[in-house]
Amino acid sequence: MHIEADTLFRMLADTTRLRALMLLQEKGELCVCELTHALDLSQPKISRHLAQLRETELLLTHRRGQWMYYRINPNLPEWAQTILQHTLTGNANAEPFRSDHRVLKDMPNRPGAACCA
Amino acid sequence: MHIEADTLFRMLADTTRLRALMLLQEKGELCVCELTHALDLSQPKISRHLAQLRETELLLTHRRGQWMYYRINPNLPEWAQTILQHTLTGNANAEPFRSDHRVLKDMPNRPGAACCA
DNA sequence: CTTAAATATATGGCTAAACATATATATGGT
DNA sequence: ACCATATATATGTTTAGCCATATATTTAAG
Repeated sequence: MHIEADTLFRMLADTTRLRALMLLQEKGELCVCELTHALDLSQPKISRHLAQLRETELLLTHRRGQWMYYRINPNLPEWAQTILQHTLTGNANAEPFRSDHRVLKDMPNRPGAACCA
Repeated sequence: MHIEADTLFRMLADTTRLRALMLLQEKGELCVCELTHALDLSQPKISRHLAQLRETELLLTHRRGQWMYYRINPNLPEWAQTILQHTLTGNANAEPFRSDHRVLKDMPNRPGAACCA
């Protein structure tokens, strides 16, 4: 798989997309409602940014029941994966990433793991 | 020194700035006329982008004679330096970075090392 | 030594394009 | 019918780009 450096950085340059990517880098896979809750933003706003990340192939999706799950494309070139990982480790304790993580953890009625054993 | 992840990626998201940064990451230090030549873009365009990189503290400058030299700020946080280095190694052989490097190498009347022993 | 021309770089003002956001609405699964 | 998600349209803001011009340094001439 291939991605232009420009494209990657353009996607990372928006706060909303970056916050979503950092959560996904940490958690592996999340549905739209989890991201909407964690980032505390409107659903259309989240959905629109996720669409961009999907169109540029940074994210892959699959449906599970009524929920649409997003995850980071595991076929990104190695340098791109490295960048995502270093961005996370270098900023996980800074705002807003730190609180995003906490808010997600405390989300009530979380689909998936939360309900069924 | 501190830089927001957003800010770093916003600076990297423009082709002109990214090309300039990749040359600087490789060469250490370049003056405006070298960058203008290597990227084959108008001088005001280069100068404007360099100003942004200077204002966000990604680049430092100093004057040597009539030339203004730019270099990557060595006090960037480690994760940011890592990102620059991996972006370079992951893309140095891709266009336009490859030709930028060649065009710079073949620049005639290059200031600095070129003339005086 | 002063003035003038040349080179290097920066910036102000403007226009056009790109981008993010909000509201409203559509689609698709249960 | 209800919930989760996606998209269309309209709008406001940001940003890049161009041209002309301003500043700074060096070189050359008188």
